[in-house]
Formats: sequence, C-alpha cells, structure tokens
Amino acid sequence: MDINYKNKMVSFSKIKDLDLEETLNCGQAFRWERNEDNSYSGVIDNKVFTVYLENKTLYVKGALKKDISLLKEYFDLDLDYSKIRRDLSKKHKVLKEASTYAPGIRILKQDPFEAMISFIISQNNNISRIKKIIKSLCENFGEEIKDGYYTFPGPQKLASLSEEDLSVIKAGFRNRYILDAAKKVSTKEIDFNKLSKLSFGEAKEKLKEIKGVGDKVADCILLYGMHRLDAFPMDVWMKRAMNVLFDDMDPSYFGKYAGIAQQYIFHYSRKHKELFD
DNA sequence: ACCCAGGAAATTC
DNA sequence: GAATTTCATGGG
Repeated sequence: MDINYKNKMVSFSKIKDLDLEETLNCGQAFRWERNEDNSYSGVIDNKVFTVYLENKTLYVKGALKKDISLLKEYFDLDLDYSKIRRDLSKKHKVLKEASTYAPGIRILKQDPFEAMISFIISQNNNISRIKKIIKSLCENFGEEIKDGYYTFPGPQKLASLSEEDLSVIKAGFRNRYILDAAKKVSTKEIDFNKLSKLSFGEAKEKLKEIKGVGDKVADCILLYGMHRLDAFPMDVWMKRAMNVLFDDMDPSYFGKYAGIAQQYIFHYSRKHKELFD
C-alpha cells in the first residue's frame, strides 16, 4: 500500500477487499451517509471525513497527514482479508458463498463508547430506526463539527442527563440503559483500556454488568468497538442463519476470525430473506 | 391493523 | 433453571 498526502486529502493505493457500501452499510456502523457521487461522509474521532474508492485507491477528503494512522486503523487496512476469506471458504460451502457474495466487507474499528451506545439502542429495533435514534442523539447532545455533522456525545455528557432529557430521542425503554452505560464509563467503572487487557470472556462479563448489555450487545461492543475479531454476535438473523444454513454449529467452529465470518453471514442472510421463509 | 425489529430484564412456570 | 412475557417506538 502506498500512501499519499496533499491538501487535506489522503489516499491509499493498492486497496484490496474493500467496498464502501458493503462495509459502511452492512449493519455495523450507523452514521455514514452516501453522497450523490457514491462517496460517503461520516465522523471518525470527532472529525468529518468524506471517503471514496476509485481504481483500488481510497481517497479521504478532510484528512491531515496525522490522520493517516487513524484511518488505517478505522478501515483495518493492514489485515489481509483475502487470506481470511480463503481460509473461511475452505471451512464450509455456505461460508464460501457468503464471503464471495460481499468480499468488500471489512470490520471497522469504531469508537468503543459509540459502539456501546449504538448497540444498546439496536436491541429489539430495526436498522432504519436505529439510525434515526442515533442521529437524534448526536444532534441533541453532541457538538456540531461543521455542516450538520456532529460528534457522538461522550460519556460525561450523557451521564449528566436525566431520562426525561433523553426522551427526545425516542429510544423508549433503552433510555435508562444508555444512562447506566454512560455512568459506568464516565466513572471508569467500565474502562475500555483495562478491558482490552482482559481475556475475551472476562471483558464480556464486565460489559454485561451494564443494564441492557447482554451476550449479543457485549459481542457487538467487543467486535465493532474493540476489534476483538473472535466475537460472534448472535442476533435474530444469525440465529436463523445458524439454524437453517449451518445446522446449529457452535460459533467456535469459525475460529480466530469468527467475527468476520459472522459479518459475511449476517449480510448475506439479510440480502437473501427468501432462504428463511 | 398487523407483525417485526442486529435483545435483555422481569416474571412465571 | 428454563420458558415466557414485557418493554417503547415506528418500519414495512
């Protein structure tokens, strides 16, 4: 990969295994917006970026030289997804089908607190409404960066709110879960730096101390916010897929990169609803 | 009007 | 302990 920088534009050449639509709109992140020219605008680390992909080059508008490592990390550009897809494809026929269907999916490394709150909101909810609630949360309680783009409100800010304050985002019964998470993070009772040093099981149990965080949401926080690629979130789609397509196999079957396998299967299943009639 | 949604807590069996 | 119900809101 060659990296170039000029005039608030970073570009990464020789990009493989990345499709922006598949990656930014496959249910792992909720804030990216597609523009008319098929670029995408969103917020990483409280900064607005516009990304687009052309001739295997990823262009990032709004980026300074010092943002390069941030962007590489966010899009997971140092991991060889081709090799992972090859290995997963050898394991199971359906996994080969699913990973070939959307080979441009990558697991983003999102901000852990944003991932935590986003997936608390996701429970018993549909993706389009999840996006609306998160947008409202940012517009009401984040800070405007520019042009209608907002920061995701931090733990201190959210912890200072009452349930009534928060009721404007229409998250319903999830409001008190959001506040409990914000309080535990703002007081460092839950500390992402410490969690990252724990074993997978220990980190997961700690996350489940938050009201409204169970197995599935904890797995999502670990996978999308902390880049623990062995996490395997089991939502309604994955349960259906495991039951119908994988004969109820144990998630450990998928190995070290189970979380990536999970994302291929989740996306494939949502795009092939007829498999589950 | 109806059923469902990237679930988890509360209640009941 | 395992199975069922409830939770708030709106998408389709």
